[in-house]
Amino acid sequence: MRLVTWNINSIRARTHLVEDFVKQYDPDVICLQETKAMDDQFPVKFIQALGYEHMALHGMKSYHGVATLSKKPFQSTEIIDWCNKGDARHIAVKLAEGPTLHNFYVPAGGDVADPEVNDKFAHKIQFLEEMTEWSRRLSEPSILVGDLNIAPHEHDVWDTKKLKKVVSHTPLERDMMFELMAAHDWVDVMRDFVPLDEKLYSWWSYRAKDWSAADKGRRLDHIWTSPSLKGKAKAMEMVRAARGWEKPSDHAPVLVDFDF
DNA sequence: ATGGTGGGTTCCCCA
Repeated sequence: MRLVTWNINSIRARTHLVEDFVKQYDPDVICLQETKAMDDQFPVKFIQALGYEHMALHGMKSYHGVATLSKKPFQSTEIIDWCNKGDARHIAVKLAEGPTLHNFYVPAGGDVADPEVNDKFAHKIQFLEEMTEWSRRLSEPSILVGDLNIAPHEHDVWDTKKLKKVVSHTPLERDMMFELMAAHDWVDVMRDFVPLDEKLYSWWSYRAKDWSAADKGRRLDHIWTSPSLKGKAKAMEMVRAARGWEKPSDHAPVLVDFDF
């Protein structure tokens, strides 16, 4: 099974990217975040024409939104309302005779890394706490993917010292992500393929003059599995080229091939 | 210390 996770930054503005990606990589399952479309605005016919008959959509007006698209039917679909806010940051599907696939869009957290003065950062902290408790109770084999908005390791960012106070790489967020991973013994699939002393990013700001030359990236997107699926990932590719396509998302897609 | 770009419920919010 070939799976891709991609923060698409508006599905309606970037159907061309999905089409180009499918032509080149032909994934079986596509997990999108920041779709920014209500379910009745989602380009269902366009996606079906690309070969993805089965869709689990959880959108809302203007912001957030996740979607999981598949060539094969799902056994079931589940939505969790994290932090009781009624936003659209998670959808889970049970894959036919396979694991459950959780597609997440974790809050970005705003600019100031202090929950006392920044409600968005407080929301991010609460979201991570809820994910950690949920991970402790999770028993079935699962895949967890998405834009988790944290770059946990030193070489998940272009300069760990310069980003020490920048939301996404603060010590608190990094520690919370490690605690979250320990809560289910989540396997960091991307880092199983790229050693910790090598730079690995999945996001580059739109604001850089030349994003690729500057290369001030961060690894905000992740692919994790339950420990029982360790070794089932046979290949991984962070498709950096897609960040340079026409009208790109600021995130690159991350691809993984599973041995099932 | 500041501003840079891009999407959407567009003259403001969110990333």
